[in-house]
Formats: sequence, C-alpha cells, structure tokens
Amino acid sequence: MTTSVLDLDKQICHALYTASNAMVRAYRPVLEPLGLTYPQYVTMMSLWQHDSVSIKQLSLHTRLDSGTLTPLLKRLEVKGLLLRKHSLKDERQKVISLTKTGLQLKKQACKVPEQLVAKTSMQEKDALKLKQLCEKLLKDLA
Amino acid sequence: MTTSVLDLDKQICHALYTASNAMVRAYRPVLEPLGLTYPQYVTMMSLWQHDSVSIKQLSLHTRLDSGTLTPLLKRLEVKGLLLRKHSLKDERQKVISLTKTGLQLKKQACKVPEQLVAKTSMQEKDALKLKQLCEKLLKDLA
DNA sequence: TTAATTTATATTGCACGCAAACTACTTGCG
DNA sequence: CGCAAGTAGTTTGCGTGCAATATAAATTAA
Repeated sequence: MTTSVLDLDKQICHALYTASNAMVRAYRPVLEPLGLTYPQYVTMMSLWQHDSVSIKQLSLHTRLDSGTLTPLLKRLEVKGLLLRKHSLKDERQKVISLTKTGLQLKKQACKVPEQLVAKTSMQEKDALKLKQLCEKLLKDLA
Repeated sequence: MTTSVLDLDKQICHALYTASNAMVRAYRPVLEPLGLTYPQYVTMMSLWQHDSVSIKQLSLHTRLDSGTLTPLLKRLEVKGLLLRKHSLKDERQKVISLTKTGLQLKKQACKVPEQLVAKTSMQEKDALKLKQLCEKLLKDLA
C-alpha cells in the first residue's frame, strides 16, 4: 500500500463531514424531548430570534434550502409550533409566525447548548477558532 | 429583539453544519465528471487505500453507517466500479473489491483535491487546524 | 452438541439536502 | 397598458444518515 493525496486520513473535508454528522447525532437525544430534529431546531432558533418572516428570509438566515424548508415548516405547523399565512402585501410570500406553544418551547431549548457543550472537552478558545474557520470556509465556497 | 444563547450566529454547531453542507455542494460539480456523489467518493478513496475489505471495515474507515453503505455499494456495483462477493471464510461477510474500472478511476480522482483547494482562500496552516479541531470534536462525541 | 449470544449485513421508514421543473404573483420595460 | 423577465414558494426525484428491526451465520456457554 502506497500513500496518496487521496488517503482518507489526510482529507480535511472528510474530517469536517464526519464531525458534522457526529454533531447532529449528538443532538438527537437532547432534542428528542423537544420533539425536534436538528434542522428543525435551527429553524426554531431563527424564529425565536426573528419572528414573522418570509420563507426567503428564513432560508437566508438558517442557510436551509427552500426545498428543504417547505416540508420542514409543514411538519412544525402540524406540531402546533408555528403558522404559515399568506402575506397580504405580496401574495407570493408566506409569513411564518410562532404560536404560543412555539414561543414557549424556547424555555426548554435554552438548556440545549449547555448539554451539548457537556459532551465535549473542547476549550472555549478552540471552539471559537473552529467556528471562525467554518465561517471562513463557508464564505469562500458561497 | 434581545440576545440569547440560542442566537444562530453564536452557534458553533450551525457554522459546522452549514460549512459541511457547503463543502459537499462544492464537490458536486467536481465529482460530476466521475459520476460520483461525495459519500461515494469517500468510499472509493477508502477502497483505493485498502482494497478487498468487508463492509464492516469500510464502515469503520469511512465512518459511513452500514445502512448507508449497503445501498451505496449497490449503486457503485451497478456503475461497474466494484464487486460485492460473499466471503468464503465467513459467510456473514461480504468482500468489496474494486474492478479494473474502479481502480482506473483513481487517476481522474487525483485531480479532485486540488480543484477543491482552488475554491478556497484558506491557508495550509488554517486548514490543518480545522482538520485537527474536527477530529477532536469527533473523538469527544464518539 | 444444543441453546443462547454475538456479529455482519440487509431492510424499512422517516427526515433531510438539493437540483430541476413548475406555479403563481410582481415588476420592469417598451 | 401589456408582455417579458424576475421572484417566492412548492413539488419531484434521488441519494444519503441513521435508528430500528430482521436475518443468517459464527461464537460462546452450558
């Protein structure tokens, strides 16, 4: 066996990919009591920050595709966490707004970040560095 | 609007998630001429490094789930890149081995990494740091 | 040796992720 | 004003990602 640029252990992208998958997997048991998947949790975080927005705005903020968001939002509506109403100003748009239940869920969600942090031994400084590097990569590839 | 630990822009995990998705998206046009998806490319890299292995070994090396690998390998077999044969030593196992076509594809694939690097402005040092931090996170969460 | 347990793989079901095609509404341009 | 071009959202189709269940073979225990 010879070495090559294609060796898996040398690939930054493979490390990024597996870390991201592991991260989503680690969220699962923590989000399970809230009845949310990770992308659903991301969507709720966006709405807790900016409520009553169009799908376009939600897509820009969460970086989830509109083809992903449409069915995802329908599921959250079925759970009673949000409403999807037509915009009166622009008939093409929909306004996504949280219900009382959706708003209240934030209280439970506040405990999620610390539970995730507890699963790692990473220093604050390293975590910040990781975030910066991911953001740099994202900017380059966008 | 108030600030919260749940604000999306503060979330390391969201940065990791979006960077990973952007990375896979960036691979798409580069892998398209090879007829591979990103997970398929990962699988092929693993096989170029260690040929004739069981699905279990492949799963450990690629960190792809066996429930993901089974159909993925079937698709690669249909493309004529590999064979799935029963192991003679242990009837439970399958041996995954590259065909001539599968082996030859490595020549084209060798140009993939540099094409990806060309899409970013990241320093070698930062890329290595990113890889290390992802590996640390993965280890913690595993 | 037989029975219980473990291991390797396959299957099922659901939720993305995303390109591509489609629908309906709005805007801009001649 | 009327039509072409653009925009917002939906739908479709395919390939994961993964938990859960199933199956069959190998190993261990009794």
